[in-house]
Amino acid sequence: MSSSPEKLNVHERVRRQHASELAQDYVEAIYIALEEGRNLRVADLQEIFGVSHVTVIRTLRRIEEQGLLANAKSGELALSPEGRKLAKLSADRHDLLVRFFRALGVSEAQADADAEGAEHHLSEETLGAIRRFLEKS
Amino acid sequence: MSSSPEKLNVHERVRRQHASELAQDYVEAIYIALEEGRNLRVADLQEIFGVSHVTVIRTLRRIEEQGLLANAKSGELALSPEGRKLAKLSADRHDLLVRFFRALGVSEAQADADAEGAEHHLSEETLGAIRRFLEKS
DNA sequence: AACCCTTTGTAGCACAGGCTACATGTCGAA
DNA sequence: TTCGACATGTAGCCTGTGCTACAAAGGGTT
Ligand SMILES: [Mn+2]
Ligand SMILES: [Mn+2]
Ligand SMILES: [Mn+2]
Ligand SMILES: [Mn+2]
Repeated sequence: MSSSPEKLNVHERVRRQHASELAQDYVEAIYIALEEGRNLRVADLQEIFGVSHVTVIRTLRRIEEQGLLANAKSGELALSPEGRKLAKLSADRHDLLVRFFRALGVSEAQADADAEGAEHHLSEETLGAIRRFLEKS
Repeated sequence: MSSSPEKLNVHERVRRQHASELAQDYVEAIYIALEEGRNLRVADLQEIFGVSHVTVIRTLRRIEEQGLLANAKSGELALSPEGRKLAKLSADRHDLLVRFFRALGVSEAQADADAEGAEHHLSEETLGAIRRFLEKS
């Protein structure tokens, strides 16, 4: 029996969500920059995430090992197909949450800040409920 | 000027939330057990969080160093006043989120699971908006 | 008393993700 | 072409949070 995905404890699920969080936020940041025609460097990510450039470099290496980056011209960052897919999903979720909080009356800046953390913790079921709420509101 | 709390970058704020997350979840678990008359042991926390007993012991030591535990009879766990205060706040936030997700049509189990992660990332502004939503719904 | 089982604690390891200090690379101005 | 500034990379440290393997403590049963 049970081809089920291991039936995780609630807290184990949260830990797993945290383990994939940085990768999602990085590819999302890269994706958005590329969409806007900017092509960003280590220094930009350092600014965005508020960490040292060393931390950025090492994190990039990890997500590269996960197959999320494509090798572009030296000094440039590019996403692999999987990276782009993950980035789109992440960006969509982020936007959905911001719109949701805005609809509840939260200010733009705070909606964005809260979405940044919460976006990694919501199930498809809850995201679906949020979409329905936004449609009929 | 500026007695302000440092004006954190969005991602720095998320990192800070994560740093206090375990402590909140632990005191919440202890609090709830004590409320219900059970007094729980290391083995129970091991079960609740899905980690080894070693990890539980070390985490308990850290949150004790943060002044959240009171020393009770050997082998028993008790909360300091600050620990109890934090636990109440955490439990209330958790309940609020569960009720919120339920109101949106999410199942009990999923609402609880999603709340476990998201509860650490919402500002007072957003929590206020959620309370207002629940009142007038 | 001796033994076993459960619980708790210790020793020591791994990895993620922070950091500073220093080294190297690149590139435009002088 | 040399120099200086800024960007990138490396070495090596720390803490939090996970683990396994082993040690000690406590109670029952015989
Ligand atoms: Mn995020
Ligand atoms: Mn989180
Ligand atoms: Mn939680
Ligand atoms: Mn909780």
